[in-house]
Formats: sequence, C-alpha cells, structure tokens
Amino acid sequence: MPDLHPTFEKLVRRLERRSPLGEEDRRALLSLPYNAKRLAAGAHIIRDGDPADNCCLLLSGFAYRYKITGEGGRQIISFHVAAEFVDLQNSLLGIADHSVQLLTEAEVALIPANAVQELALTRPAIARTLWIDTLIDASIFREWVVNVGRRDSRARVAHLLCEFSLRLEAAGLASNHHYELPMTQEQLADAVGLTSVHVNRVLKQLGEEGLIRRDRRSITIEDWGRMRQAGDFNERYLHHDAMNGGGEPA
Amino acid sequence: MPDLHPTFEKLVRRLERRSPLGEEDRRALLSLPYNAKRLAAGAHIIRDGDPADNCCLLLSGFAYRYKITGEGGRQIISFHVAAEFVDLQNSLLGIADHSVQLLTEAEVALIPANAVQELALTRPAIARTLWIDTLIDASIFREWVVNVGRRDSRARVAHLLCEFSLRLEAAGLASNHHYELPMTQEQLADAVGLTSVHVNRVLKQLGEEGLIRRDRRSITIEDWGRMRQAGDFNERYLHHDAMNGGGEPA
DNA sequence: CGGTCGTTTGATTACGATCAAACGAAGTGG
DNA sequence: CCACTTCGTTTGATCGTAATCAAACGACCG
Repeated sequence: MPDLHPTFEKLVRRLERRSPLGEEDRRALLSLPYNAKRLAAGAHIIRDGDPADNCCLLLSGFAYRYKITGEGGRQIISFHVAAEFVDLQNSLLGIADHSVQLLTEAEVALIPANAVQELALTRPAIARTLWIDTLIDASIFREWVVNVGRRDSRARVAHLLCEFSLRLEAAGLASNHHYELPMTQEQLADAVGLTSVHVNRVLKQLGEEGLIRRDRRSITIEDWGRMRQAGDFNERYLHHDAMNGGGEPA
Repeated sequence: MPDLHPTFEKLVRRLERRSPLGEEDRRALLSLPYNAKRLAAGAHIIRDGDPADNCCLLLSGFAYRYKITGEGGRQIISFHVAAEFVDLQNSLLGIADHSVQLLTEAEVALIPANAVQELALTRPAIARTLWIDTLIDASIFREWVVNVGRRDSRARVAHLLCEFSLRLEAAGLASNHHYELPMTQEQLADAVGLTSVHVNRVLKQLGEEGLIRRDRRSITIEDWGRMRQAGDFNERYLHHDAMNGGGEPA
C-alpha cells in the first residue's frame, strides 16, 4: 500500500458532511488498502459485463459512466469528479451493469471491494455514509431520467450546465459559475440524449440569449437566474446539504 | 403496532435472496414498528419537497415515483410492486426529492424512518441488504436513463413491457410472460417519455408484428426472443440473481 | 506542415408531438 | 334500467423539433 493520497482526506470530509464519523471511522477509511494508478484519458475503469472486484475512487481528473444500446448509441449516465467513488455500485453488485471511462488523464485508487464491504459490516457509521452516497447518486439518476425524458433540448443542456456548475464548485473546481467543461460536445450530447450537432446549436443559442458565455471549453453562466429557469433546475436533488435536509423553495 | 402483515415475510425473503440474514436480523425486521393503511388508487404517499419521516413499504398493489417539470410534464421514474420499499430513498435523505403515488388501491406500511436507520446502525447484515436494495434501484434508474435517452419509441415501450414481465413474475404476479398491466397508456407514456397517443400506436404495432397480444390491460408477450430484441432488453440490470452475480450473455 | 479531432454551419428528413374527434367501458344517479 | 358522465383508448391529419447527411473550419499535435 503506497503513501496515502491527499484526496482520501477530501473523501472523508465529503462523506462526513453527510453523516458524522468517529475518529476510528476516519482512521479506518484512511487506512483502506488501495492500488493507485495514473491512467490516460479514455482509459476504461471497467466495462459493462465484467466482474468488478475493485471499487474505484477517483483521485484526480474526471470520469463518466455509460451504457451502449443494441443500435450502438451511447448514453452517458453520470459524471464524476475527484474524491468520488466511481464504481462503488458495480463493485458491490459483483458484475458490472455499465462501463466506466476516464474523461481526462486521471489518478485512481483501486480499492478491493472486499475491504469496503468489510468496513461497512464492521463500522455502522461508514456503512451509513456510503449508503447515503449511493442514495444521492440515485437521486441524480432520477433527475437525469426526467431530463432526458421530459425536457426539450434547450432545457436539457441548460440543466446539465447548471449541474456542472454546482458540482464543480462543490469540488473546488469552479467559482462564480465559471468553469472548464471537462468534455466534448459529443459527450455532452450523449449525456442529454441529443446529437452533438444539436447540442452545438443549443449552446450557440444559449450564448446568443446571454445566458452563458463560452470560450473554447470554458463556460461562464452569465445569468444564473435565467439559466436555472431555462434548465428547469432545482438543486435540491444534489443533496449538497444532506445533513440539514432540503434546499430553498424555487 | 398491528398484527404482522404477511407481506413482511415476503420482504424478508426478498432481501435474503440478495444477502444472507441471521435469525436475529429476520426477527428485527419482522418486529419493525409500523402503521398499516389502506389507501385508494391515486393517493399520494409523499410529495416532492415534503419532509419524509416515514419510509413506506408496499404491502399490496402498485405504486410509482415521479417528478413534474417546470413545463408541467410528468416523468415517471420507477414502478413498484408489493413487498418493495417505495420510499426508502426519500426518507433517508430527509426531504423528498420526488413524489410517490399509488397506481391502484393498496395497503402500505408506514415505518418510522428512525426505526429503519436504527436497525441499519445496529445490524450490519440488514444495513447491507438495504444498501443492496438501493443499489439495485439505482441500476434500474440507470437503465431508464438509457431507455428514454437513446432508444426509439418502439424499443422504449418494448423494453418497459419486458421489464414488467420479469418483475411481475418475480413478484408472483405473472407467468409465461402474461400479466395485467397495472396502469394506463398515459402512465406508460410518462414512464418512457412519449405521449399516450404515440404509445398507443406503438402498442398497436407491436401487436401487428406478433410480438405481443393484448386484451384491455392484459398483456401477453408472444415472442419473448423477438420482444427482447425489439426492446434491446438485457435483464442483467435487474440483478434478480444478485447473490451469484450476473446473467447470461445476450 | 499535414493529420486528426472537435466544432460549426447548412440543407433535408423523419420521428414523435400536437390537435382533433370518435369510440368504448365503467360508474352514477334519476 | 337507462341516460349521462367520465375516463381511457383509438384513429386521423398536420406540425415542429431534433436527427441525419454533408462539408468547411479551427485547434492542437506529432
């Protein structure tokens, strides 16, 4: 086991924000065995159908989960930033029901799934916080179902850009609704169920409407209020304040 | 606390299929305090934004979860049959991020969320099995994201009909790919992100192609192989065999 | 400097939405 | 029991959003 990577501390802080941990719990988390790797952009953490015996913590960079349809279409299911478990779900269910791929070059910590399960079985507070982690993941999935199922193209991409803004900010990677999009328009399209051509047109339109400004991959949401409205965005589903429950009314 | 409803036994059996429980665990689950109610079709278990302090176990009947968009569109996010927790997710996160409504008249057991959390904190095996339950829910959400995001109308409804077939069969409510649809075409439409008019046409077409036969709400999948193909359906995501991991290759 | 990948724009097509209306079944009250 | 209502299903006609096809452009890289 290598020296502890600093992102582990961030992980603990993130988990703690949601459900309190004792000193013992923190120590246990920080002494999980793991295997750190630096991988290139595009590398696969796991592929749909493979047995999953490691659970992957993202130490730096970005990743996404996706599935491929029989017709060959790709649907991106979630995005992940550093200090997030990107493969907890696969690894606990034994066999992967979706693929996980790196968006950028990244460092990952592969933690034996057994070790995580063992920890959860012996440390109730850790079990609880990890459970909440997957509950929040599920909440985001639900919102994505709504996004691709019932919103038009403009709202879909606006919603996604809003989500990025808050999540990246929470991760310390954005401020003032300004951030660097870690992905191509094609990947954006696969996340919202559109074509990249159409996403491009929507981005252009959002720019013309003065909702966003962009320069290459850099995005600035110029009018958060109107953007929220355009994307029918309500951050409650992110549960960034899971401890005190709920956000403000619209 | 009223006499134990028989569905609790079913719940225990269902949870056990996924992760072993001890005798003590079983007893603890079966002695959870609850408040049983019989509610009419259309009754709400909880509404988006409300505080959630009970977690709802469906004792009989059907329920679904949904969200409403700013434009007024409804997206159904999941369906539930008897012996499933229909509101575990809301109740553990404190404030509901979606609504839950009954599809049919039903009996529900309202269990104080505290009691469930307490149980999870003191009984690791129960924490584990409930966690797996929410992991499987999340897996289904992921598949639904793919369904509404990247499949055409025919595949979407075929996929949903396939999912129903297996889930109802697992619940003892279907056999030989024959079952009673517990919902209207409008609700079906809101589950797959289409209009009810279009769902109706797709159902008609699936009938003409000889994939299904229907009479009123009764559905028979006549050609499971072709139906699976039409719906791009792979049951692995349901994790009905969570213990031994994975399904067969296509 | 050529090559690759991603972005941008234009032209056309098609899938599913929308609008509209009739029909059928189940339930209600006179 | 029958008129009447309501809700869901079915069918038809038209419309519009996003897909598809195609091509040029720009940035980054070896």
